Amino acid sequence: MPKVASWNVNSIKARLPNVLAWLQETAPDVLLMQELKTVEDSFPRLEFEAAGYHTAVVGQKTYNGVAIASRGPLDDLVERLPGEPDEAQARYLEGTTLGLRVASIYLPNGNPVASEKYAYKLAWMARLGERAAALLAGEQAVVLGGDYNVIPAPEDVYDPAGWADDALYTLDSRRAYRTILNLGFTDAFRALHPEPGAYTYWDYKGAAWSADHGLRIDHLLLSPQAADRLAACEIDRGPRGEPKASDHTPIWCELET
DNA sequence: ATGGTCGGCCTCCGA
Repeated sequence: MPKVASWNVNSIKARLPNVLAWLQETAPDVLLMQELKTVEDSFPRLEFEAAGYHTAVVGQKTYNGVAIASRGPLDDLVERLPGEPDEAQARYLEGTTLGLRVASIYLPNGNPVASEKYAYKLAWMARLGERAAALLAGEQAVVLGGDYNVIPAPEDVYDPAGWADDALYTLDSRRAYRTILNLGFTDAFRALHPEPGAYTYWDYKGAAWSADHGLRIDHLLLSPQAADRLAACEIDRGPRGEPKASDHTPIWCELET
């Protein structure tokens, strides 16, 4: 029963003790990581190997960066999101492991809305949709996990009205996210948990964490072949309350064998 | 309360 997790770690160097502790206690088979904020050569591969994980990394200095850690070998890697030959940003890594096709996704934030960053976000989402459609055609179990920087619906944010004009919650961002779902992907968490107010991110600023002013922006999207096997999906709030926490907390799902 | 917090880093930018 493979357990697949995703976590925006907000610097793998700053977060390594937290990540290793969480791997030890939760023992996921696969961990998709985002916002490494480092180049490949500085990724702590040896520490992950010592913990029993193979790793694949797409790094970038200071910004972005994604990785996959798995109990099994990682094959047929796709580094960076296809469809743009000049793609410089390290936001996408896809591979096959333990009989699953998985991708670690760090979708652009897109703020402010009146900037080219927002246009880039929407274009990137359209490109992700094309990749997602190609993966569906393979009719395999696929998990597209990561920091989507999209609040899917009002029940996924503590103050919907206050976020109306934010790039994480604009109608166009939500529509682009829904377009990917409509291809045939399942939001693993929402499929099992109808209740509002389940969040994966709380701002460092002010009392966001203590007041539970959070957002649900980290998602595990499953192809039909994976969704048919979905046994559990949980957000683990524990790591957000630890010292030196990332502003995101892990989400994981379990797929029946 | 017109702010607040992190991380990386060419002391501000991105989140």
